Amino acid sequence: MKNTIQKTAVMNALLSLDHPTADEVYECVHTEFPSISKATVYRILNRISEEGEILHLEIPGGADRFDTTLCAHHHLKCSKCGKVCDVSVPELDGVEKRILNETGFSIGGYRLVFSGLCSDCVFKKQD
Amino acid sequence: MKNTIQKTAVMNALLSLDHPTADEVYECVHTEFPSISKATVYRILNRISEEGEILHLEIPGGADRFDTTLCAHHHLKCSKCGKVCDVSVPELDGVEKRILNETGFSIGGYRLVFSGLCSDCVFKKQD
DNA sequence: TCCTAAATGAGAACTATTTGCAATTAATAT
DNA sequence: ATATTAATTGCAAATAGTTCTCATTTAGGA
Repeated sequence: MKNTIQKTAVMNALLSLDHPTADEVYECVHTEFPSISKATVYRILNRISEEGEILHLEIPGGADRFDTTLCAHHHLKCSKCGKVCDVSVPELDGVEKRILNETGFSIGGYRLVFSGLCSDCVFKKQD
Repeated sequence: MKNTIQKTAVMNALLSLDHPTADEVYECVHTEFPSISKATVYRILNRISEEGEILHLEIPGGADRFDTTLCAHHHLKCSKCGKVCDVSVPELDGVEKRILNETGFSIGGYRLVFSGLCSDCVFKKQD
């Protein structure tokens, strides 16, 4: 993979943002590097997530997000403020094996997203 | 909610299909009821899933699907043939409480999708 | 320095879904 | 049975997110 200015800029943006969408990455990079194309941002995000440098999260009801934390974890999405946080779920350790035995389905990975209210929004829970 | 011909047709299609996408429902209804509009299919699916009559599943990397099975369960998606199956994951019972205690995040629901190869595709695993 | 495959920019294309609006219709009140 | 009215529909256009096409540029090796 070639080491372009664009790729470096995207990497830096990823490190400065928290679970950004592709568009948020684009906006961030775009302020310092106005000539970058949105297609390039998408291409770089796809390339580096395929290579395992970042995680590509598909959050229900919204744009995909990207995560620089690589160790196994899952996500909490606040349905009020939209914030996404990491959470680990050790309860699921070994669930792949159990399901393989019971159903014959060979699991490569899984995606778990909790939705609800974050601790900030629980308090001010007006509608 | 009014009881229209279109709603009945969508309901019947849902019962005859397995985890269909909105488009699959549309195709199915459309053969017997050519004048139905795709917007109507989407509207009916949204309405009845909001009322809890069916589940609205957001499967990573593809169109949303709808499920007439209402009891708590999760999904296996075969990344080769695209088939979606139900699976129950009792390991997660009570996880909401644990996360509330540890993080203050009040969980309303969660979505768990496993991806991998179904038992059929595991055998014929050419690339 | 030259070469070539990889990467880029711009915008069109695409997929899935939602929306605006005028016309239709089911359910209710008369 | 009929009028009323709010819900529903069909259509087409709009939107959101993402991918693709293709001509041009560029990084990194020979």
